[in-house]
Amino acid sequence: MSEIRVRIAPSPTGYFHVGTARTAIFNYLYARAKGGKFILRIEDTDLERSSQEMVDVILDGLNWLNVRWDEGPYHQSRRYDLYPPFAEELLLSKRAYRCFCSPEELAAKRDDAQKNKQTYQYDRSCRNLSDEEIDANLNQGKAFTVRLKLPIEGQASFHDEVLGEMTKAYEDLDDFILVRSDGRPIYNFAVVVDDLLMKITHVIRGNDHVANTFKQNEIYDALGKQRPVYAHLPLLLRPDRSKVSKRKGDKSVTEYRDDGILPDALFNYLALLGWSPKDDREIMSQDEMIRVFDFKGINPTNAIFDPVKLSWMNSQYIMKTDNHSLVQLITPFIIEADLATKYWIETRWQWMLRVVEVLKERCTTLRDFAENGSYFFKADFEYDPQGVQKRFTAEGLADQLEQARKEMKKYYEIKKDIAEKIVREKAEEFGLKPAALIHPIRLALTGVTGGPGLFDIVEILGQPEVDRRLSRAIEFIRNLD
RNA sequence: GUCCCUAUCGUCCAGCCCGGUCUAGGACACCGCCCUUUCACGGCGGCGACAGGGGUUCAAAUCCCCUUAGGGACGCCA
Repeated sequence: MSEIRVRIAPSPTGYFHVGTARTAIFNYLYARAKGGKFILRIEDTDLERSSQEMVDVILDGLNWLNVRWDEGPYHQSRRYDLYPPFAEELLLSKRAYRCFCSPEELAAKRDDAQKNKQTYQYDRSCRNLSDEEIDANLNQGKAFTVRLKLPIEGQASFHDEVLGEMTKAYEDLDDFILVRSDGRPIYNFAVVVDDLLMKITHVIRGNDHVANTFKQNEIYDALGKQRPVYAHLPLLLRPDRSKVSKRKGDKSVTEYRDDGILPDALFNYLALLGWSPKDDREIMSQDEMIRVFDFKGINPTNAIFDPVKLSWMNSQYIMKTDNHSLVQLITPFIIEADLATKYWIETRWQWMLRVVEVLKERCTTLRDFAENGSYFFKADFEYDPQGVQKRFTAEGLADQLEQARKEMKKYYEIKKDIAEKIVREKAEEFGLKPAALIHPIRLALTGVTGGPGLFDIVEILGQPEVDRRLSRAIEFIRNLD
């Protein structure tokens, strides 16, 4: 068998759709699994909507996801002169014909059909024009489109690797347009020519394209070319079961990135939406997936995109990520939250490693590090009101904290075991359970009631800072009533 | 409206092709317990589905038909 070649052909809309990302992932996985090539082609014939920035959104997104293409990006807009010869060929072989119907005429017929609740189909009025009629029209300078001549009866069919055998009666298909009156190709025609020229062997795309597939097959046949293998992927749906879309506010790949989702987590999640390795594995590396990826594992049913499960998967990836990488990854978020500067972080790298270590199993996204761990960077936080009620109101607490503070101040550096020893001894001295001291101290140090183990926090914050924060809290408590 | 496709826990996925091993398995979410200084993590357990109806068969989640529901496609858009 010759080399397997697959492609994605996104149109640059300035928004990198998660569905596009998943299609890319499936193509990529298939190419890698079978030793083939993955080609990127930009479908930018809609000129008003295409700019380099919009193309970059897609390129950046793919790169970020670690989905690497082997060829391209090709730009359809730069390939205009490639299509006419194919149209000529079809005209010459009589597999296509010129249609002189005006857009207005056709629109009127369509409206008419709609009014009478009839299904609209082109009436093929130009299909059997005589050579004389055609010449006459041409001499008059009448504009024409090129339509493909389809069988009137019988069945069109193809095999789909996901959906199985697909059939459609020819009476439900009409002589669709291949070339506009201005000479530019229509999508279906351009796709076939491009795929032919790029020697695409397998077309893996969303199942919203199955109707196009019937048409495209007719073009392959008319051209006398071999059709590719098809695999139509299930679609991604929203929780209300409609298709995910920008208009409804669904998040793009770019937004997930900006929210602190890791690329490997999104890749993993998307790959498993509609595909299964057939065992119970969920967290899988790219290599693992490549090893077992096959069309057999693709489920034909549309799937709902569940951001909650994505979050879970992301937290799994965060826990697996080494601390050094994590510090690098969270740096932009720390800066964005105005907690520290890049320089500040870089000069405190060892310290950052410890912060990340105690936070990582409590964070779902990279952004969470900045949100849940802000007290590591800022001391002027407010105390959580509910926490105050619960943890700052015990009788004699301020004095007890003051004693603990003094004890800690004896140390230039407080390691966690020393901190723990002090707190537990003080608690015993006061006839309290350790928790009665631990919780107020945590609130004093962080402003919140949850988080990493208190003694870790003490060690990371360091003695002078702990002292300052305890003093501040003691004063706060004394002013409570 | 017409055509195409799909149909297993709330959600994702396994089982279906090659009927019996399915009192239907895993994951997310949810609930409970354990671990524990809190929050998490982790562990254990619970809740929870074969859309409905007909066939075929000794036997159907698995095969066939109908109904219903959902999705998609119906442009001189891509």
